[in-house]
Amino acid sequence: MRMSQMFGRTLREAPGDVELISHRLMLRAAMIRPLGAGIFSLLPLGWRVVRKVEQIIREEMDAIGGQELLMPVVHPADIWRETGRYDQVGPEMARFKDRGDRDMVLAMTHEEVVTDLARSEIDSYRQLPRIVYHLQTKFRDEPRARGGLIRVREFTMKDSYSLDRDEDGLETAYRAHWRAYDRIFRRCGLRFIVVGADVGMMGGSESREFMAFSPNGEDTILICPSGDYADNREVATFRRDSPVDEAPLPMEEIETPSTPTIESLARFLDVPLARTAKAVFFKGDSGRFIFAVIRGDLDVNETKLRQASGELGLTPATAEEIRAIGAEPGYGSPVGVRDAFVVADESIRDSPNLVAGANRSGYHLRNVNAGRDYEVDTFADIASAESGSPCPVCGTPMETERAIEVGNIFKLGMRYSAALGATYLDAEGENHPIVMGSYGIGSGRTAATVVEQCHDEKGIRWPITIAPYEVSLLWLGSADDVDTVAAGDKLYHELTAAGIEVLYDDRTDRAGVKFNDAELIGNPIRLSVSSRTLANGQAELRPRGDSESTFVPLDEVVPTVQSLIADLRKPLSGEPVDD
RNA sequence: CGGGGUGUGGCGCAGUCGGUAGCGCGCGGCGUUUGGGACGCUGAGGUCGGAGGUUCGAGUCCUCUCACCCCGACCA
Repeated sequence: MRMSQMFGRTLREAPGDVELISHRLMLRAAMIRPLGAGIFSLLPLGWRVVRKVEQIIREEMDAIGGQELLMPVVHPADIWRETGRYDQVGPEMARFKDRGDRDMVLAMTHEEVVTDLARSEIDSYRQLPRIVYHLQTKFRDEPRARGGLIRVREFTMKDSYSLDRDEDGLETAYRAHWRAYDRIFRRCGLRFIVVGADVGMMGGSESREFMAFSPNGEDTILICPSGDYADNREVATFRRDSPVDEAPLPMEEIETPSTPTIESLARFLDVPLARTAKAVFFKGDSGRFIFAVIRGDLDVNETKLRQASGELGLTPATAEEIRAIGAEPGYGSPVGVRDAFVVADESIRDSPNLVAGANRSGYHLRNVNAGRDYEVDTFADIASAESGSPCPVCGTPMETERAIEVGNIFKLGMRYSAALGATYLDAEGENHPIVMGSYGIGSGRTAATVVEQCHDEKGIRWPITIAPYEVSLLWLGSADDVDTVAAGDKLYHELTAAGIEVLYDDRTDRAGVKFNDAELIGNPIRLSVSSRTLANGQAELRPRGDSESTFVPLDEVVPTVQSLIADLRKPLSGEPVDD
């Protein structure tokens, strides 16, 4: 590609309010342009990157027996009504009516459609297992789009679906996807970890997330330094303290003026946080009041609380709602409250004689014991693991890392096949729902995440596997210097003829402009020719990010570049590499 | 949806007390320059996000509204 002909130009400055590095760099490098909030066009350079990511995905999906197909973006609402999600899913699903006044939706995922296909195409166990996938547009009207391609409303996702006879088959497909995803993200040059995660709206029995490390990540993961545990914070557990062995003492009310927080209370009474009980109040989507109780040194994890309470969503309760059940903000405890669903963390069961609120401003209760002084509707693990929490496997203090979720794998089971009647006949002639799995990768997000991990102060440093071009070729000097321009053109043709992808900066700009753009765009190899290099019959070769150049005789440029490309590709083959 | 912020030429910004819009980059032309974002001359380009209001007069003040960005509850 000749840069003089390229559509889209680089920007010296990004819009001032752009925060994320991948957003800035992709904007500046002429890869993406915004159309609306969370809606982007991909310019030719960015589209090449995304297509390469998608090609890697295709190769790895095909390698595990995936068959590519294409399902529609616009769905009749009826198919979503059949699984109940038409009403379950909130405003993040775009809905509209067609000219016949029929309800339609924009696809935010494709479980319904693939299951509909399965029920019409599959009748017999002989037709199982199958894996199908597609790369298709999804629209999710996110409450808040942010960060360029990291979190958008319209995006392309590779989603695949496994169809199996039974749980064993699902396990095999799930493992195959796990391995394929490992290879995909390694080939893209990402540093990532696989963690356990919440199953969320998909509903299923098991889920893993592929998390790429990034300080700008929206997720927090807990990692045991000894390597035997890693989970998303939303589900992470930790080794609990042993139960306190102490006989229950009589409960007594004490005056504790101006102690609305656990810290102020512990300081006032000079007791450890772990000897207090903390109350956290939520209103569930079902309308119930959810009263969470946890030891004062721990924090409530909302995802876990949602699971434990069976609510689809939780919002913090207002002061009026808290008083309505007989509690007092800042001095709350479950003692004497009404019309609330009380969820207590395991730490409460294991800790007798805690200090808890008296539901009266300025007062607390000493020696409060769950079960004796108040009823608990359910005990559960609702505690949030934090940096330093002991690993649930080995007890080593865990570390936290921020990460971006680039892929996930789900065991769906029979939820969709049962709802839509996608069944098969087994060898005995009996009907069974197909056992399904669902697996997703955001291709644009993956590309942007690579930028988050691979950049320097000059610009992007693409791994060669997904760089827009393998080589940036520039001639330096004056356009009047016909020898230099001719040498550039000749190299461009030779490299291209050898099957090498070249972005040729044939513009009449000065050297500084060309160097800066080459570094911004971030192709892994830079080749330049000028009257100086030509005087020795050479071209200058410089891998992106290196501070040293090598000079290569003109007739050796093609083989030299070919071998360098091969070297750069080696660690990105998809096989595990030692760090 | 709650909180915060910003809307002025393609991009980045300035615009004081309300007085009829400016700077840098970029873009066109001419000339000089040519290995780390050149320089001179010259030119094009703006209903100041939109609507309403106050005023002799509004980019500036008021009301409403829209868009975008950032922080929180959701997800590839």
